[in-house]
Amino acid sequence: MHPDFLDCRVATLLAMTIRTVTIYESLNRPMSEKIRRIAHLDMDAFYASVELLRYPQLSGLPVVIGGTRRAADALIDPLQQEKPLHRIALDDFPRLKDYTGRGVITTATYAARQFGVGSAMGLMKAARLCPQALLLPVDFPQYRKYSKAFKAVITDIAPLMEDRGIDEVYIDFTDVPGGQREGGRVLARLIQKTIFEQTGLSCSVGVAPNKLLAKMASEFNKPKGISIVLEQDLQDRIWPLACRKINGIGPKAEARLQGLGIRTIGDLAQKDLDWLIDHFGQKTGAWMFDAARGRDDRPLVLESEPVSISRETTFERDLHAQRDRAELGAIFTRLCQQVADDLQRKGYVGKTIGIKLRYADFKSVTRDQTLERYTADAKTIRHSAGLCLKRVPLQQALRLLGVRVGSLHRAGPDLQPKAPAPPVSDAASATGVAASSDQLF
DNA sequence: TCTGGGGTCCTAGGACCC
DNA sequence: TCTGGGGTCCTAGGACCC
Repeated sequence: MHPDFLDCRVATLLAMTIRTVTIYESLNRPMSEKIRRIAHLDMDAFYASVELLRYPQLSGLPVVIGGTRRAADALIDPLQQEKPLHRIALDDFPRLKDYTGRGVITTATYAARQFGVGSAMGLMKAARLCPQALLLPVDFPQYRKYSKAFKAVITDIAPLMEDRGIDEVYIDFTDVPGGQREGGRVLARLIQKTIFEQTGLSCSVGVAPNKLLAKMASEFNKPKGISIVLEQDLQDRIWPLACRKINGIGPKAEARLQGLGIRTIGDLAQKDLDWLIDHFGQKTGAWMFDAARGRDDRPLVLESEPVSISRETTFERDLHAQRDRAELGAIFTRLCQQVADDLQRKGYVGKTIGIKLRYADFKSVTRDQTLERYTADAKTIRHSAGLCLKRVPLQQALRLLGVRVGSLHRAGPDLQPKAPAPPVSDAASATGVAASSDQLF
């Protein structure tokens, strides 16, 4: 008998034994010994993958998805002329070099990334780096459809899911059958496989004792990866990572940390609590201290209500408050109408009306105003937003205008005017009428 | 040829009330 | 009259995330 063959048999036997022991242990582990297992699932190149299902002929090519609706509409034309989508010839797809406008890249395929283009880069800049790249407009309704589909697959298997946006979720594996086996790998594999069967899309999963670590773990093996992180993996697998890998540490915090000589999570873990609080404040300092040690006891948020609803738009060219008054006014009214429509469609009313504008130099300001009554009415929003606009300097040219409604409340048949203890303002008492009628009813 | 759009949460100061 | 909390709401800006 060939020795390699023997090795192979021994190895198989050993693997089977280990597996049997693992299964035996998980079957016989009492409920109280269950370990908290939280998964983070992240779709692989979500938008691009959805587009490739539609246009398989683009597979392997440099493709960029992005641009503003307006500018992209002009380019989508060639895509509508023909027969089945998968038969559209490559020459009929719009090219990045033909784009003019202020859009940014939302997603780029790996082939496109080779040229140095990537998310958030301006399309005009990207066009210089990779003019031949194909450009597809962003199609949110389509992505939302796929988003719903993959989330439905998950909740069918594991009901405790936290929605983290269009392509990400957290899942509580702790009490789901298979959720404890191999640290969660068995369940992760089942979910991955079922999502692929049902949608044709792939995803990566990280399973860990909490959300913080699960989020980092899901990035370890992209694409189509599964990573299992246990408490004891902290020093080997988490500490070598850059602090920026912690969800919540962005570019600013990273720069400050680097200024203090802290690059990795391990560096961060060397600092004591008082030092971190001195430098970053009570709350952030204490949070960083825990995060560096892999501690995170946040529960999954299974349902939530929106806090605000807004619409904003960047103009194709900068506009002046006086010179482009008519155009700005029309855009402003349209934004208010859109926000009102969104509120009504989703069944909310709001009390705080706000505007946002961004000047040509990219500096932004906001103004808001809280009304005495909840509203979802376009005219009311337009009036209040108009008052906000008057409180803002308008000498400089504008590049963006936005309208926001906050302090939301679910719209019901009779809770509409549920203003909390309408304050009797000086103006109201001076006129007398408003105050007395409020008291009468 | 710079730099989208839709969100959440935190901070910090001031008003106002107890 | 002076002094001092705490709590809540409102507003503006900013960091961060998807």
